[in-house]
Amino acid sequence: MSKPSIRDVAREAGVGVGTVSRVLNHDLRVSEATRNRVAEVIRQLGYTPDLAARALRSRRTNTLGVLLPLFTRHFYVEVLREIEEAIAPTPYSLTIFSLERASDRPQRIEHCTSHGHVDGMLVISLTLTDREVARFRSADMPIVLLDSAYPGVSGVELDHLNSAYQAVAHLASLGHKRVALVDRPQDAFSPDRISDRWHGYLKACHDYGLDPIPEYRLMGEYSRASGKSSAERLLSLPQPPTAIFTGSDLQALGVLEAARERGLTVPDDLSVMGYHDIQLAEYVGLTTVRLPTVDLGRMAVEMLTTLIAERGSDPVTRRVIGTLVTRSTTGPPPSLQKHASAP
Amino acid sequence: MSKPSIRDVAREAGVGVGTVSRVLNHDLRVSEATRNRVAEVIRQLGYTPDLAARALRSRRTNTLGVLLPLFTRHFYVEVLREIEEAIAPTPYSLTIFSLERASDRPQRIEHCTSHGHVDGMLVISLTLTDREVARFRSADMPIVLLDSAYPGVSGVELDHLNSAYQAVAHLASLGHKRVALVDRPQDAFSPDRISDRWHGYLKACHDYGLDPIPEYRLMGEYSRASGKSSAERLLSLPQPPTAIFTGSDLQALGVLEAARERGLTVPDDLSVMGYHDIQLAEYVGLTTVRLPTVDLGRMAVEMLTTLIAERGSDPVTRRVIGTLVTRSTTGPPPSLQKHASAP
DNA sequence: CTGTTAGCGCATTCAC
DNA sequence: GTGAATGCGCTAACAG
Repeated sequence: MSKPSIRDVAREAGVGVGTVSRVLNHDLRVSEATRNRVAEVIRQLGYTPDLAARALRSRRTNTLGVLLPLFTRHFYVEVLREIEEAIAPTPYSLTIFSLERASDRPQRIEHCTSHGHVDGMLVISLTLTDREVARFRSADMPIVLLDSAYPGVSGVELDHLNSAYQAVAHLASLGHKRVALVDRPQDAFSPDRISDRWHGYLKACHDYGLDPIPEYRLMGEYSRASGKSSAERLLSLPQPPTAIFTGSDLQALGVLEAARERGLTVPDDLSVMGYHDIQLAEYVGLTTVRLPTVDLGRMAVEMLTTLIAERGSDPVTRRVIGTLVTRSTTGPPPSLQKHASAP
Repeated sequence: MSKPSIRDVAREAGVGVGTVSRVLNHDLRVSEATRNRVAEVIRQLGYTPDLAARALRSRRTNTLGVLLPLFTRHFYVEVLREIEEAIAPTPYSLTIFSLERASDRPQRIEHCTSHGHVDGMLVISLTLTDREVARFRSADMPIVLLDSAYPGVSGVELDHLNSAYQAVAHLASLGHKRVALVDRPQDAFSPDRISDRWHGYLKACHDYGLDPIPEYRLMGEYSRASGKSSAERLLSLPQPPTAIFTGSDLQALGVLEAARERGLTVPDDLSVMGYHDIQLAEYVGLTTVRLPTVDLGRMAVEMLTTLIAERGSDPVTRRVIGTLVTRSTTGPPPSLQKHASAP
């Protein structure tokens, strides 16, 4: 026999389909007796409501989407994990839309906004265009931004400026005067992170009286290899930096590698700081800035579910900031170490 | 105005809904002229087909599911990444069902097999019960197993026995006689991985003439902390092992930590091997067994999509094996090093 | 080639 | 409290 429908259940239980539907949806206006009878038949037949039909009728899929660039990046995976965890206790499922190539971004957006897929979308680290926001709006799909912002749209922002500021401030307070910044170039997905970190760097330089030397600012992708080659360039400078702050832990690992190969001791000869605090960072003992993925995930899911429940509600914006995690790759610059070791 | 339906498009274009549907589904039996006209109207109205309605009618959701235990584990995340990559070029979306607690396993299985969710399911590292397989069957949902097996069900198996064998064989050929095995205890999700590795260990011991000493077999969860404490126990033995092979890279990292704290040099005083080859392993220079997540993901997605396309097709089972990745944490045991260094 | 029609399985009126 | 009827938006079968 084929998959039983609500009608089969109704017939078998000697009731109308409406009643079965009410039992299914925990409608209280059903007598105890019939409720039990129906439930029993449901169990016996192994009946499961057809989600597609239900979605068509009720206009809700009980699925949340998450749209993210580059599934490949560590940080996104960790955010994803938090989201999954936050969703677990809810009745929602999670559907993933990954944007690997910038070229198919329009199609993917179109696709994921098609009605009947998800009830709402978590958008991670994507700077949305007006057109895209309009698209979500016309699809009547609530969205919550993670690590980005758009006027009038709910989201959890990451304060990259002040997070980066903390990093540079930490290095400056240790006594460093020559601090380099290695980040990635802007890409189509999220152009403003980079400039935020840059401004945080500048602000800290200003506050602590450091000279932001142009040669100390390098760009490369978020990878160990790229971090390594950037570090090699920096360390070959006539006046090499005494500390290197990178926009990602991965790059910082590359910097550590370069230092090791040059026979430099970290942090005595060179201080190194990463960004994100991916799991690797702890293992390596990397001083870094921890981005609160847990808060990001939890808050965003909560915001999205209430947004779905209360359609009209006003957009809310929350803001979270990274925290300094001091481990063993930062210390005072060589010039100050004699003083430091004399109590 | 509300979201346009296929009827609006039909009216606007002066055709019947059937024609619009044909254009949408790339049915060739439509004249060039009408096709263009309809396409134009679709564009103008910003029409998007309602996926829920389509799913209800066509009985296909164009979504694949992946069911996995413990999203938290590195290895699963990496497999997930490969799956996402393999799915990207297909018209399928990906929905994730994570099984964090064994207790809600029945509900989750019931939930994810409800019709209208996904067209098929990738089941990772779960040893399914008869009941569960029956459930998938009665839901008429094709499944492909990754890293597990069930008679008559398609899947990509991981040959843990021979993978572990390679690890121990590697250590034995280096000259080690005292090789310990640290794995995790069996859990409800996938009881047989552990015994497979154990048998691979035993087989290698037998082939290479090692004594499988009971004290050399320890269990703990897949974490650095657990690996560390296991190593401490082993190294405190009157006759400590000269090599430790762990069932996960994470545990191996813990072993390295323990060794470091004891002032042991790796690999001179102690050889360490991991399992899985997660990204961390490469960074640390850990010798390990690489499990082919790429193949696992690609094969499984391919198998599932063909299974969906050709319903009746016979179950296929493929088998992949780990490969030895020799890095810098393994070497000859202390007793042989004098000979080794003399050419 | 194209228009019309009949449900897919369910939630939701509206009567009773 | 409960049953019967209506249609969500779409595809597929049929008629032209």
